[in-house]
Amino acid sequence: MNVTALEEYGLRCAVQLASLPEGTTLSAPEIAEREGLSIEYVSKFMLLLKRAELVRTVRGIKGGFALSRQPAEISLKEVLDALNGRKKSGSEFCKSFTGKSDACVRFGSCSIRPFWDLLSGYVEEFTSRMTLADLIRPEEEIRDKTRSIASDHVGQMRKGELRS
Amino acid sequence: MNVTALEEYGLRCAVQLASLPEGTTLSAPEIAEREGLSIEYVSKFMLLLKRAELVRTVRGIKGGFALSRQPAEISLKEVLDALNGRKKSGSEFCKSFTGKSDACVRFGSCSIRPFWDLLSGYVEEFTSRMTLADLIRPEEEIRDKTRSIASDHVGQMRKGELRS
DNA sequence: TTGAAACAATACTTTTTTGTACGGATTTTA
DNA sequence: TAAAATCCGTACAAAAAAGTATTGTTTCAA
Repeated sequence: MNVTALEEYGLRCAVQLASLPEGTTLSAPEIAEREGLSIEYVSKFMLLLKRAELVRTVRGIKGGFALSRQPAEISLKEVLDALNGRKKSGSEFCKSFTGKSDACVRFGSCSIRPFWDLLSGYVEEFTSRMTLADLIRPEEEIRDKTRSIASDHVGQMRKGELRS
Repeated sequence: MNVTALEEYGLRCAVQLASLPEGTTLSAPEIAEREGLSIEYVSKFMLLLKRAELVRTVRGIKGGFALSRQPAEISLKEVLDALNGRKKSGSEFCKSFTGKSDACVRFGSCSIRPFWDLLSGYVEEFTSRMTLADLIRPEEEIRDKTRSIASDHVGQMRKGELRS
């Protein structure tokens, strides 16, 4: 379970836009400069974000990019989904097989799928509730939040729901 | 954030071994048959699991594979780590950059890293507590468990730790 | 002892992901 | 109107992941 390059870099670019003053735009060269990426690569991300209608563009000289909505109204899930094209989540794992079989061998009785389902379900839930606005606060602030959430959750698990 | 093919298929093969009667082994051709994978591909996974000492092997005719410990003593994290070689977790994201810069541009003040840290931290926590024994129960049973864990966690998030 | 069936290991091919290059379209400004 | 700076889009190259092929070693059993 890895974070893809598109997710990582694309999210960074989106966060750059989130910290932008209202009404202003940021050009691809500027974003590239700030993030230490090539202009062409940044353009690729921004095109994806634009097609998902998360970003609006201004063409021509003095043009650039801006978020099409308020940072607090854009969830990280929306951003990540836009960058990933279409990630296979939930029960789409069942379509993964190789030549020999026509369908997943485990059809009917599968304990692995619910496991992946929970994990990806959690990721979706979490990224749905986090917004770009959350990512432009100072590091310590967000770190405290995430830490407390994590410990709460671990506490729930320790209560014995899992191992039993 | 995607599940890799190695994780998916390798875990399936490990589960096949987990449901094996004590003292018996399962050969690569047999595993391949049961999972609908090629023998060569299965061999690749098993080699990784063997090198991580999660699996013991018997060579020669009538040989095969078996778990080197009890299913309940092998966490899914161990299995997934063995299959992934070395996945970049936690703050290793900071080492991801391209040509222009020598280090992550965001060094010192980064709100994205804590976000990824929490997410991957959760995944690690969860996969550490799940074992192969959990994956050989009937589907409904594990589904109920995972569902309740997830709802507990969402409840915690709803309490307002995240959005503030 | 010899052949068959299995693991062991590495090399190879194919596919996907990652990242770059380049030509065209749009808008501002001089 | 023309040049400059920008977005737009696709095509291309490089790297990594996925999956296959092959050769060698071990063990059992006839």
